[in-house]
Amino acid sequence: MRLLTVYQHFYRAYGPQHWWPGETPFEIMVGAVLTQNTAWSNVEKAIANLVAADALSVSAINQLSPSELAELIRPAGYFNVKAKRLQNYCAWYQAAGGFEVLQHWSDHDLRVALLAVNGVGPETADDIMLYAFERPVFVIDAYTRRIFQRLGVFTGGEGYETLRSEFETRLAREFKEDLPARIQMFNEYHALIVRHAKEACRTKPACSQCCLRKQCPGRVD
DNA sequence: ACCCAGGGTCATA
DNA sequence: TATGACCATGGG
Repeated sequence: MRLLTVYQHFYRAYGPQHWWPGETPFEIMVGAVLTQNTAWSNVEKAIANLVAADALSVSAINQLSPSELAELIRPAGYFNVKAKRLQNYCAWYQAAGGFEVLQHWSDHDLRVALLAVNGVGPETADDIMLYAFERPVFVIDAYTRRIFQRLGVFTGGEGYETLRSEFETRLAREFKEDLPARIQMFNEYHALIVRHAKEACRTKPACSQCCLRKQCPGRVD
């Protein structure tokens, strides 16, 4: 099955998702950390708190005490852990020279550096790569595994890097447009997977035929 | 009351 | 390499 076919079904069913719901690259980075294993609605509250406290900046996050920052991001859950992770990230980000410098790094070097930050794992790193730095990286999440396992494309036992490599390689081959268009497609595809999962694949694991049933919006024939 | 959400780290075997 | 414990809020 062509991976691009699934994308086309989702796009026709749901339309553009306009991700990432953040105004600036830095806000996207903060959101990527805060949304770890957390509903986005809770992340929105935490970001609103940061904005209200005039603390949605690298310098503010670095200067707040861990407990002060934790209190602001409390609605996002895991607030002590995430306060530390945000400060780890911002310390690295500032030391590296911020967006102006990092935007010139190679895809590989940037990804390796992101993964070296304590608190930034593969999915968070790839959210930042794709949505903040607009690099051609395909984000793998639990929804992606579930949906494509149900479709019989993958077994579910593949590692993160294996899946990412498969999506990137196969989509680059199936999609005939240029790199900027492919990046935009990766952007939309991941957002559509999340949309589809929340909308149509909520019953689990009973929905073993999800995306194959007629009533599924992301049905693939 | 229970389940899970746009994960990651660390200790242990 | 591969599990398991742990982190914690808020909505269904």
